[in-house]
Amino acid sequence: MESPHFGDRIQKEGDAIRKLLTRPSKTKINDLLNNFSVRELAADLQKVAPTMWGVLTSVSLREGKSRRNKELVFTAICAMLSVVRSQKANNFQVIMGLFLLGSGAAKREIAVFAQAGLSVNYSSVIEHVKALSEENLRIIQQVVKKFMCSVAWDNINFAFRVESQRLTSKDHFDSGTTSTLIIQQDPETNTPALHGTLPLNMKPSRKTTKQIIKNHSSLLLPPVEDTRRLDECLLWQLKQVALEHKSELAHLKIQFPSCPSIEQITPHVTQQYPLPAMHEDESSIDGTINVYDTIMRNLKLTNDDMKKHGLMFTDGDLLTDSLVDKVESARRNNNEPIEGMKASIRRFGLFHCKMSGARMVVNQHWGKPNSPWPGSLWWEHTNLLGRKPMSAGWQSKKSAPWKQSHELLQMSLAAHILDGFRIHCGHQDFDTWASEASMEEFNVVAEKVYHNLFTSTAFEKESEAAEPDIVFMNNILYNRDVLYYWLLVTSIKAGDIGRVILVLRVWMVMMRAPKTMPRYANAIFETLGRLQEYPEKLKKIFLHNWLVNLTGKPNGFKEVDLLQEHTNFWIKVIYDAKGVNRSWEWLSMISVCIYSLRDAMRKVQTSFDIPVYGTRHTIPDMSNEIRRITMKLQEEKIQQHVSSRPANNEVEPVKDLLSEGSKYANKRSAFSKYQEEDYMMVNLGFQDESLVETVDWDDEDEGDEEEYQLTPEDLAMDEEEPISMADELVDVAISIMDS
DNA sequence: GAAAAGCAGGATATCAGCGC
DNA sequence: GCGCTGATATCCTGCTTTTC
Repeated sequence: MESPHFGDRIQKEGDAIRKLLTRPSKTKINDLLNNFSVRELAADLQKVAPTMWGVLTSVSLREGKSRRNKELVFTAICAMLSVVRSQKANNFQVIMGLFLLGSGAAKREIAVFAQAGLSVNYSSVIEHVKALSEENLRIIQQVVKKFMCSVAWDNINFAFRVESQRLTSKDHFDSGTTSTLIIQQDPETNTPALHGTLPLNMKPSRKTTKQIIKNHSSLLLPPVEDTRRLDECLLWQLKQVALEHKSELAHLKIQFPSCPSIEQITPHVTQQYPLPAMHEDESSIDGTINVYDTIMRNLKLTNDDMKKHGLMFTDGDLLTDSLVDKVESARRNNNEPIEGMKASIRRFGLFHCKMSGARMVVNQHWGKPNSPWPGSLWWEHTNLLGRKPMSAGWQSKKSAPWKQSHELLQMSLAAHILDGFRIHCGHQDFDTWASEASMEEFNVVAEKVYHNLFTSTAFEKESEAAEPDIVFMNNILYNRDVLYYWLLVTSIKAGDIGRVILVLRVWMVMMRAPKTMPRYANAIFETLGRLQEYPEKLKKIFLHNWLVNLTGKPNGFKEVDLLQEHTNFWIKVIYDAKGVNRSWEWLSMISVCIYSLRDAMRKVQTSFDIPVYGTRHTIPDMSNEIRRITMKLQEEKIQQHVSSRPANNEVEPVKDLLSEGSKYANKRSAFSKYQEEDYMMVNLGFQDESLVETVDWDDEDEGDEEEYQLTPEDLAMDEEEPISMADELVDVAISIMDS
């Protein structure tokens, strides 16, 4: 150790460390972020500075084992030393600075870390973020010049909470819009679609205010083939749930085939780029026009560029969709691709649609709260499971929360299916049967369960019985409806857009039942109607990009609007932390970087062995809940015909959404919004009043006008997003604002 | 020796809290 | 309702350090 060359050697090593942590001038922040790895850095440091490392090891040596990961500390020490030697040898500190900013650290915290040598100075962090923002914007502008993209946008609200209200300072909302650019995949080649894939003339021109949908009957009457395939999928879904939740059937799992595929999206990693947020409220026609213009400006797209690019999908929730429709309608005589919206193809978000579907099922089958009689979702939710009260039912003013609804449906469906198997397995002891059943036996029983408990036919059969059992009938309807929902959920995850469409076709009718959700019914109808008009190629790309997949894994598909909601969530985390001085300029700068910042945060956290996913998103075991429901179902004989059941005098029969909805669909005026108006042409004299259709299917203005506000809980249902971490960040952000 | 990167400190803005 | 204070943040400027 005490050799005369020691000082020399250690100085050389110091220089080597400096080189290791220095980057060439004008290095892209993105590259720096992507190439950063503490593990690699530790290995490199040991290689170039063995003496230094040896010193550190000796200094910290003690008897017994330390729990601390020494490598991490040594790496940090070396990085701190290097920045003392040369302030530009700060690769490590820059990453840490971005991490701190992304975590919502205040200026003074960053300043402390900067002085300690763990981070760069606050002003440098800001400069780097700005550089990053510009880099990302450049990238986006290049991407949109080459690939065929879609834009998604959604409203974002910031609540400004004022602690002491004054005339000039009250709680208020600031509405803005965030948007994302998404590269579209060409299903033919399974590569990103290039410019000109869908020329502008593929979009049928619009000549009237209303979006005209031709051939209503083919939409409303699904082909027999489709009905048969939907049946197959539903039956598969029923079997799958049974296998998943009955451990005695586990031996059959290996032989169990995957769901019949209707139209599968080939797994691929979807590239997405957040665009600058804008202080522009989309929720008016003017607002939507401004939003669209701003997006185009940010993308630096001109009309000529758009002609080269071809058609561009616009994704968003129902509100966005209907607003874009109105703009399209108003500007139908303008032939420019951008101003006349000639390039945009609307696509409504399936996530919001899925949530509505869950709400529809829960509301319809919620039953009468506080009713002593068994056999409703309220009974299962509140009475059996003692879950936190939630408001549901069509009468309820508040929308049922999606996460809770979804969970309830999941548990309840499993219980109903298992109880069905118990009834129809033809064996005294269900467990024994299950552990011995062969695949053939399982299939036979599954068919019985399906046909006796899960179909409209079963419902009709019971209703025609001499003495119909209302509780049983309600139960069959519920079973049928919840199975549709669950099939949609699994199909979205699996990325089989064909199956999604099959369910949507059913929902389109169901959501048309009086007092439900006509707007979604209209949206589905209109979208499917447009789809059947589109050229084959456009239709295919439309469908195959309706879902995105961030990981490229087979079961990793999700809805585009969910993506946008996640972006909004992250923007809020990072933005809220900035406290009083937040501005929309700042926000539009930071919003382009949010995924870069998030990646930096993940990287730093994983590097330092801090689990990113918090309590690793495991779905808590629900078998106890399922067991409790099955027991009660069995006890109360809910899923069997019971003649003169006492409850039947009290329980209201649930309306059949499907047949109620069909009544509407069978009307001549069905979806008249999308029919050509031919009745104003000739006056054939006065119509006999009795012939005039009297039922007023009051369209737009009823139903759920107010939009359901997503909660962090809803977003946390997504397994890929470490929202639990974000939750902590929000807390930090709030504490900063409060302090 | 020029250009780039880093940093400190002043200028400026915003807002809550407080007293009048 | 106004003006002051204190706290916090960003922006701007000019200086220093570093690198090629």
